[in-house]
Amino acid sequence: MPELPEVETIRRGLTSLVVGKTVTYVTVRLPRIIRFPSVPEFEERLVGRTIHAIHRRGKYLVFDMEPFTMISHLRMEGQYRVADRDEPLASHTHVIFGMSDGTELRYRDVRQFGTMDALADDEERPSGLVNLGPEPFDPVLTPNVFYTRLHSRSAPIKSVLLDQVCIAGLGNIYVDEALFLSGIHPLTKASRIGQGRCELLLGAIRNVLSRAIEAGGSSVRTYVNGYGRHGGFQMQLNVYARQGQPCFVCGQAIEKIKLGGRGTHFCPHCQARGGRRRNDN
DNA sequence: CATGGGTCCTGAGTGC
DNA sequence: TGCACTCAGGACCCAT
Repeated sequence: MPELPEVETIRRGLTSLVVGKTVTYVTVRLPRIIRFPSVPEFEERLVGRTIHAIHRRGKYLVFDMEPFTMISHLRMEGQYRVADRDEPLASHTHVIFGMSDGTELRYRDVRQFGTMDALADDEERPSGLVNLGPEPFDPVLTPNVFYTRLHSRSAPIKSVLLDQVCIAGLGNIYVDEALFLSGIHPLTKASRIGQGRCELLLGAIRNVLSRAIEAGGSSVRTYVNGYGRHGGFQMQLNVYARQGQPCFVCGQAIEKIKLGGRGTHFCPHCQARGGRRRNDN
């Protein structure tokens, strides 16, 4: 489940691996991956283009292939790998970009949830990208701005943080981790969180994301970066997938509940409902 | 408009 | 051993 740290790690790897290379052919083996335009037009638009840069916005990879932009979302299990043309295809390889140097950029996605769009400058971005909230590290996202964004929402804080319109890039793992670090129960209504705790929460989000990027992301299920390597941050997770195991801070068993259809992990002591701080005893 | 539930998909895991 | 079933979840769609 690539979230911001995983997508950023992939972006950095792919930047070294394919920026400056020119696409000589595109093969789409699973049409459903391509959202816009049609598959033939997608292929036609990108052949002959050079990958000038790869950016990230939220969990989207944005390939600058002037005069087109290729926008790729990995969803649950999308992976990019660079391989020599004559290497056998891994299973579930759905899109192949042939490169001028004899290599291929290959997109693999067991769950088939990922999407790609090839857009001209004047074409509308996918709605998910247009409506994306601020980047977690953007300086315009001050504690006060963050507080205002949360204060208008009555849903549980976990659901609001997963909403990419509120803040971009967070997924199930890092939301649970950030809420643990800030001592907030995931069911707490977003509007009930005061300014001080919002500032704490924003700090926790930035802290966990930056440490995860430094560790190359978390490999909880199937995530690998552009070099096929696993991340290391799963070793530092405090609550995610640790249900039944003792909290590293207080020793109580981590609980798992279902919230909005998502597995939600928290420490019932450090994240007590009603806002007790994690260091209170 | 905000919210919550269903949907897509396949492989791993579980229980009988 | 085999089979049916459940689970994993990001973004989108839709009903309320």
